[in-house]
Amino acid sequence: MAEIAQVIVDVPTMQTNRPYTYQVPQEWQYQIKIGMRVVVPFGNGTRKVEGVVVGLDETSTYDGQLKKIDSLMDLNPVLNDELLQLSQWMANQTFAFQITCIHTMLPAMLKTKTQKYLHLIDEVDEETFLTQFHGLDEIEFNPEKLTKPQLSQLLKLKKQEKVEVVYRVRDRAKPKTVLGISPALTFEQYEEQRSTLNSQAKAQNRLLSYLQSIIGKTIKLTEARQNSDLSTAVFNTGAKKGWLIKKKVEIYRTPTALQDTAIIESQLKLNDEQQIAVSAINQAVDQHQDKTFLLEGVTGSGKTEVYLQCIKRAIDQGQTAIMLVPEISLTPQIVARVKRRFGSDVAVLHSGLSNGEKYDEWRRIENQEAHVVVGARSAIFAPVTNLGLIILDEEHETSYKQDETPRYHARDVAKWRAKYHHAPLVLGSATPSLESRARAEKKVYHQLMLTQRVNHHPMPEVNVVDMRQELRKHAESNFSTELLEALAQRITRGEQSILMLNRRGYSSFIMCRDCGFVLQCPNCDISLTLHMDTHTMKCHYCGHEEAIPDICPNCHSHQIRYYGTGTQKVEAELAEKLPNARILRMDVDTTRRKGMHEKILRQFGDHKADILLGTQMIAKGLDYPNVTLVGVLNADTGLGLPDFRASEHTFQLLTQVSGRAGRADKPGQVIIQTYNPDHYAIQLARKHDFERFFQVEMQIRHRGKYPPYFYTVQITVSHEDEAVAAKAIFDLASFLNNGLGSTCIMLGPTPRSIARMNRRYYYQMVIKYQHNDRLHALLMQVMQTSQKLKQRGLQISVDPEPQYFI
DNA sequence: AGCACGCCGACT
DNA sequence: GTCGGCGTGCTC
Repeated sequence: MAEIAQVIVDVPTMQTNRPYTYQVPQEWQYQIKIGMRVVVPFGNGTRKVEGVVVGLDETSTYDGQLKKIDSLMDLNPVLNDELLQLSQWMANQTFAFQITCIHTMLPAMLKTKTQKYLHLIDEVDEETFLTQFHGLDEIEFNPEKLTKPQLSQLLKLKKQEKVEVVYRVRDRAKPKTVLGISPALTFEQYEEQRSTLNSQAKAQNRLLSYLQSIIGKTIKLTEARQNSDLSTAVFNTGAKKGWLIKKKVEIYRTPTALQDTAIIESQLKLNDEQQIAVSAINQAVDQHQDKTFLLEGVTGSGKTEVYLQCIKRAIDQGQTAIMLVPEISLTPQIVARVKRRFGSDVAVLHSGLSNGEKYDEWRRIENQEAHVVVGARSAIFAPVTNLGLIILDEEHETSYKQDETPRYHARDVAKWRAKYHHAPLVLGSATPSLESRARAEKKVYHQLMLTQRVNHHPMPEVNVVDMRQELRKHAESNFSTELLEALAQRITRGEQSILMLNRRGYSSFIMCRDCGFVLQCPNCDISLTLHMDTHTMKCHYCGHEEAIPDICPNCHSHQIRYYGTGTQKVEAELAEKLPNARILRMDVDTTRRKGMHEKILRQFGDHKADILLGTQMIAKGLDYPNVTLVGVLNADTGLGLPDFRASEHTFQLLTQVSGRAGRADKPGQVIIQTYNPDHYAIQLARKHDFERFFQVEMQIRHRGKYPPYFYTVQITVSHEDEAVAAKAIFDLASFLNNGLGSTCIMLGPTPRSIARMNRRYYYQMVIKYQHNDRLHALLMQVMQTSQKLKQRGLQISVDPEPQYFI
């Protein structure tokens, strides 16, 4: 029995980021459990908010009048003890509110909406009743939507106590139901009914037999119709006669594409290196060790098979496993492969699912109907119990870090959960992050190497083309002679090619060739991007849209043109240079619609096109045996960025895209076009030499005092008034400087490279440190004080280990 | 966040 | 005088 509950309320502020004590009403004292959502009154008025129970007691230490919990929202807890502890750790780690962390851990469907209503409790004049209340005694109360006079009139009524404000916390989590039937009589009663039947009523007779066979069960109507071969009409008659009861049956919204679960594929044979890896991981699974493995394997070395066999080991021992995959490579191929291995024991969580489908997959995990979870970043919060293994594929991917609050890194959460469950964690990649690779060097992680490609195919030959030379040879073009010839050759041979353009959109910006004017966003300090599909100029940051100018707004010249290259422009040039090539284009524009991504890939897989042209999204996880050529049109984009990870990202991208060539019995070729042919990231990617790249890059990081030698934290401040933002960040810098002493290195403060966004000015600073016991507390203090400043329109955010520094 | 309280300008 | 503007502070 629990009379007192500790509740974290859904009010995301620093001051309310702690449990509040509530009295549990008599009727709930036995039902209430830690981890349930509740509705509680909060504040002076009659306001009601959602809360999560984080503790239960018999007595309270709070000396004040306790309020009562309004109602319970769940029959069973939505968070177990582990996940509650995790939310607390995460809040502390990422400088976020615990309630925000809790909400990111739960499916969106469990996020409630509070709605205010105005309820009439006294007579009002006829006109108000009709115009404001539309003749009803209750209306939704949304002050935003009302005009000033309307609002003041309603507030006046409230003061006169003629209306009251009612709060409703609405839960959207509704399991989907279908119609089901359930027998209403006993076996003997059905026999009795049978005797009253006309001998002509064959269908009804069969219905009686069928009902007798399912006594005590509830069957979905669709299923019952199939099993009995009777029509809905017959069941309706049965219902009328009182033979059966119609009921709602809860079902899961299983995405249709994933329903094929029939074939269970057997395990593949492992080579020696794979065997060593599997044995090492399995041993840790068997012994419940929270070891972290770094599985470093070149593309095509069979990492996935290692994952699957280790997952099987955990499952066979009655445990569960989570496998994280970057969203972009969560392709139907990967999902199908896991499904073929584990059948319906797999739950898949990815962004393609609707909220309802995600909620249902989540419930299948919660109900322990699925023991293997495959998904993108947030799948790390899957409510599995008895976790035996966590896999993080492509562990270097930046998408594992959430770029909004809570700014957690799935890798860190995985480590936490692995430790909690005494389960091993496997980080897999062909090009590990320097952080992880350095830890393997220091024996913090266990390094496992896969150097052989499964089918002994050689790594593709990589040619680097110097575009500066090309530019001198012929007119400006996106294609070098070498690449064009190679493409033409594949077409005659009936082979396929992949072309990657390292950027998005049609072309980056519009510029006047006479005066140099560049069309910019009125809200942000950024040039507008030309979108040929909508024939507009768009801002990629705030979404601002305007018409394409045909005369320069500055000098009225007609020489205003687009600059730069986009996939559409490349596609046009390619069509001109290789008129008989069939080209498929894949970028944000062609894949915006749901399912288009898969459709394009399927078309390419069916050899409906010779060339797949796309942006970064084609670099990952695609595996087509007929692709023998991969071209990178512009390898440099990104190298020039003022970000210490620029080389790392370029190396990773080039390695990854190279891996797409020549996986089958045909040797592959890669052509990289660049203006920086001698850059070490490009040269070492050409040689497939990650280890050397690691050594070189580590020296640079050491010299520059960057991760993994130093930890980093970024602090960003923004305000509508540039001077206010600037003053705030300099105040902050001196505050931190005083508190930290000389063990930290401070970069900045500086304006952010896109200094203005959505009419706000941004300033940032980065702190680099190795050990500092005061920094965390100081930053917490910053978050506390930022609360007050927030009311003056100032926003402060703290981002531990930021992924991008620009 | 959202609500109440509280202290200043411009209206019935 | 009062209504209503928004700055400040608190929520078990």
